[in-house]
Amino acid sequence: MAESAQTIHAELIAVLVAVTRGVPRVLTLADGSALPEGPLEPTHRSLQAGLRAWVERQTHHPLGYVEQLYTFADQARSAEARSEGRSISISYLGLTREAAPQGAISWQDWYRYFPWEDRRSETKREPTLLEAPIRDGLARWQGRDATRRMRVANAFGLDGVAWNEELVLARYQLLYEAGLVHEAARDGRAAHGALVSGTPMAADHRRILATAISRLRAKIKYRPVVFELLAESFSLLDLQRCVEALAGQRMHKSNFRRVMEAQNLLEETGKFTSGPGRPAKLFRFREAIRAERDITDTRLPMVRT
Amino acid sequence: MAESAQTIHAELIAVLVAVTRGVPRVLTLADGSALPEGPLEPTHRSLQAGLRAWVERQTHHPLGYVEQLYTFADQARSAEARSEGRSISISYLGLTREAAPQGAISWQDWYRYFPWEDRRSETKREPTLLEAPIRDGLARWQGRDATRRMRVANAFGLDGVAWNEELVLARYQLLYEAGLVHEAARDGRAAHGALVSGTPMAADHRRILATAISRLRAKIKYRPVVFELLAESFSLLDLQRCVEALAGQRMHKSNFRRVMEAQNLLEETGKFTSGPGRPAKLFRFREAIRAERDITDTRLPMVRT
DNA sequence: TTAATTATACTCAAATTGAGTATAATGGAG
DNA sequence: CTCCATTATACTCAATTTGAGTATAATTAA
Repeated sequence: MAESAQTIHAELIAVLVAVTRGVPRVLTLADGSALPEGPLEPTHRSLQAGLRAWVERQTHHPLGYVEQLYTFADQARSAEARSEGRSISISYLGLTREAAPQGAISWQDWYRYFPWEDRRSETKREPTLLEAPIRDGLARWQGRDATRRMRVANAFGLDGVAWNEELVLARYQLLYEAGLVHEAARDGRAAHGALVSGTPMAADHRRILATAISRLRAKIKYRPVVFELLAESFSLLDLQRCVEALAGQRMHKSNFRRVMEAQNLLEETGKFTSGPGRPAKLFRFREAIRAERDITDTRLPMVRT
Repeated sequence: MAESAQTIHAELIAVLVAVTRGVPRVLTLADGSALPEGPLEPTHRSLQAGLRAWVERQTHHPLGYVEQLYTFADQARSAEARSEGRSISISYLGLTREAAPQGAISWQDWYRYFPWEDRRSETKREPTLLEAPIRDGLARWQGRDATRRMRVANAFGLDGVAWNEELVLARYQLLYEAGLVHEAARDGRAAHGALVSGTPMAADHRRILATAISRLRAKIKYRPVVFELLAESFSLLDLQRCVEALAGQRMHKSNFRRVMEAQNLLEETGKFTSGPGRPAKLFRFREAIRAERDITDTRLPMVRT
């Protein structure tokens, strides 16, 4: 590569996730239309440190788990970027607990942006149906193209393929390519039908959010990170509801329990819940697990429908 | 985040991998002591496009699969960076086939940098032993610290924990923290014993390589990316050897075969190998799989020892 | 022709997974 | 106080997947 100096502007962009009463939420600006972002400051020792400091200043809440998502640098990303030189955006996923939002910041149900990703209401006799704009729009877009047909079938679980909850980004990407989401129309793509439901976001923020959800859905299956989203002590059902909220799928209760017990991640607090029904044991995550969270494996049993 | 303009320099850094005759290789500069890197040029439309163009110009070989690894921006990353403003490095993993290197470029066996990661010679009666500097150095470093002991046991498969081939980065990181690799000494860390064997690299290149290996070892289990490393047609044993080279572990032959056949990723070419022993059927990856490579799942059976 | 070598086809037991039933312990309605 | 709705927890069982190994087939080289 030839040597070439150029001014580059670097931004951090954060997807902060919390789960409150069964709803997975994401921190947003401007009435839910954008993710929080800001320039990388010279005082920051590292990217991660910069993000942590900034988030904690904004939300007054500690940031548990942080993971880098993706770095974007497309030249056409925004008009200003083009005129004043390249801009690099480094996106992060952060897990936290919901705190009272300040100013223009608000927590939004992430399924507001991806209604088709929430399949928790599915039952055996009533399999989830994709809404008409998705079905028809994709059908029109794929036409007789074998590769497109296969991409659609795999991403959306059609033609005998099972639904894979991790393919959030692949699904959004397809809807974008088919011109079925608002952002595609905004970016001047030909539409193949009516727009699907789901709130759009500024720039490529909805794509970044899709990336974050994909990553998190994959992560919870093999790394114990959920506890960053839960209270200090919780029942097994609390834990299951939290995982289901993230995965967008219901799980089999006794099997979930069996797996969690086999993994030895939890310890009993000795206390119990109260409320309707038999009281449930309260658990906490073992201290060693918190320290070891990058190494230990976790698994989750899904329900196959 | 407060507004603050500053000059930032962005670099791309590539981990290019090929597998030749059972040896996983990585493209290096300067006699194997550094990974190829170069500044991001203004002409590049996107990061990925920039990397592709640059690599193909250097190696005269098409770059099959490309995946972003990680973006680093630690201020202390190098002395020049500190003096002339912040530098951001965006690292990539690329899969290709080995071509004749030009100039200062050379292909190196990646186990040269991580000898402890190659366990292919292990047999049931002769489990792999960690070399003395690793065992003793880590033992000295962990002392009686419970968290350290657990990290070591999990990462290196001690105390009844199984070896997990994906933890390449965690292992390198531990050796670095314990002051047992050359880079740690260079960065002024206290040593806890003799240095372990394995060639050091410039700056944090060995860490980046460890990240790449971790990612690739995880990836081959659920995404059909290996074919980017293989010739157009290959026998099942070729495929198995390639996967084993990456994973650093031997696999069970008939089970490997069973899994590969069940996944329907391959199709017979109708041709056969010649050479010693019974001729093997030659396969190729199904065309649809190449198109679908980001979506379909793959699984691999390992040998448990 | 035989031995060495590699491929391929089966078999079998152990472990894991998906799904469901039975029983226990609460609070609230009557 | 009793019954019922509700939730927790403990088991059971079959299907599938996985780990490991054996038997047989088709080559080349000696």
